[in-house]
Amino acid sequence: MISEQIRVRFAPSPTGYLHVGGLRTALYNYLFARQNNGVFILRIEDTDRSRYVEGAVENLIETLKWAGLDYDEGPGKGGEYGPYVQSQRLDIYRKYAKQLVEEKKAYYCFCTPERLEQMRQELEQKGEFAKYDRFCLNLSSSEIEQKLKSNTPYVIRMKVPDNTTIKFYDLIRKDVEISSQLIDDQVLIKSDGYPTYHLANVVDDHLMKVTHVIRGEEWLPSVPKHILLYSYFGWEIPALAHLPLLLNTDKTKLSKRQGDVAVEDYRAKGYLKEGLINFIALLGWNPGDEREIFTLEELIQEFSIERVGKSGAVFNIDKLNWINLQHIHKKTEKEMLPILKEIISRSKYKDQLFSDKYLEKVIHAMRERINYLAGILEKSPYFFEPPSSYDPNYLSKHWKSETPIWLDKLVEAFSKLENPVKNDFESALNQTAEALGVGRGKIIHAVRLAVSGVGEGPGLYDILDILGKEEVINRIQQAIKNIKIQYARE
RNA sequence: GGCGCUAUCGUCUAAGGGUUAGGACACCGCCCUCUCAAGGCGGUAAUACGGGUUCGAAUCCCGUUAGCGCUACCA
Repeated sequence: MISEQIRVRFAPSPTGYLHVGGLRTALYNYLFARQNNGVFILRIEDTDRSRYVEGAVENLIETLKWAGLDYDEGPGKGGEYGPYVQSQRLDIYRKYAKQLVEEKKAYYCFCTPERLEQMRQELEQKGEFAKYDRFCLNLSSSEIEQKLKSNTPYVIRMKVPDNTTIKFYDLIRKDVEISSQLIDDQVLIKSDGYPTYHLANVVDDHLMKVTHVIRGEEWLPSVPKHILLYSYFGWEIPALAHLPLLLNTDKTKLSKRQGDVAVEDYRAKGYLKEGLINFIALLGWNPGDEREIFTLEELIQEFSIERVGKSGAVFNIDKLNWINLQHIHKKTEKEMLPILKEIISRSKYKDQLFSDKYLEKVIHAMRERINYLAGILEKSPYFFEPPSSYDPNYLSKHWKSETPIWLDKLVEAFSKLENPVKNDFESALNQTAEALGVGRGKIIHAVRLAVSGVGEGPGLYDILDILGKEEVINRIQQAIKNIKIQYARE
């Protein structure tokens, strides 16, 4: 016997950008599919028209593509079980809802939102669970027909049995049981004709032959509704796995306000997809040994649902930074060049021209000093424009009254160099220091300040080599002038 | 409020009856060094609380507490 092919899906709703929590859900689904030679489906759950955001689907697909999580079936890709956008499947949901109504497993409800609101308030005041009171459960068929004919707005609700306990097994949480007493007669079809998540999800998972439902923990409490639906339809229930939540530093559910949650924001900062994926994979899963750095391929090999944890994980940016650096270590300058160029094209330096060779040298000099590519612009703007100010602390420590005299000598020495490279700058500086009878360290710090304006960064000779003779001399002369002015003001 | 899920260093986690409770990030110190990083070495730091079961509990059971999730014609 050949066992059934594994099919999983990532089913986001297009409400804007892809959330990092969503990326993790997508990743785990992807890993599970790939390691089992299964199928990874992308399904768009756009059944809430009020929350629909223009362009969100394209954005979602683009971001998934960037992350390297390519899907086998879905919008723009096709597949046997499409369409993969729920708003294009309305007839299907209506058909199944009708079927349930005919079998008395669901019923029309004509209650107005106002009545429901009032009912809830009353129940809440009495301290009772605010559950639909089944006002419309026993309407006569003639009543129903009449209301339907007069176009009274309606929803279709599923009928939930009164007193059963629903037990199910979750791959991550093991045995869970919930009493049906607490389950409301869930709306399946809304008055606008669109299905709710619960109906659409169950119908689609069945029709698309999904074998494993891997999704966020926030869905755990509604599993009984889904199980009821599966049994009403007489369908097999897929395996379930509810992933722990991603949290803010203060342990609340990960949200905007407390930092970036959109995958595209990390991308824009120049985090490597390898770094983000690696970090996110480790939020709730570990290989069982002490390895931490993984490529996507390695994750496919190593991942297992059994090793996914149960408790929420804080999204810790420090760890992301470290993991991303580990992946920067593995990249060549050439590989990172397009990312840097992209960042520059969105920066204030976008109109300046920098050669690929120049930028590769900058990456080489900065790669150990950053955690993401945009860090190059943040930490070493001096590779893109002359310093506009000089760090006061560094200045007071390393800029003495004799400094301008030494630097004049140095400029003189540098001027004589022809097409100097790193070593030429170094020996010229050494010779000048010796001739002056000054420790070379003193000159080095002053030059660093003059050319970069700050007291940190790559080795000085690397900076000089990148900037080139003309620029170096200009900046030193500029600094002598500017810093004199600064002194004069004080 | 009700229901559910969860609980090991600050954070991510390992250990699933017997370990000095391990690793990683962060933090601190030292080395390296023209600065800042990177790298190397070392250090501080945890089983939420209370009861059981057991020769022995982070681990099994019960309770408490806390956090989070759900309780919509949102997903």
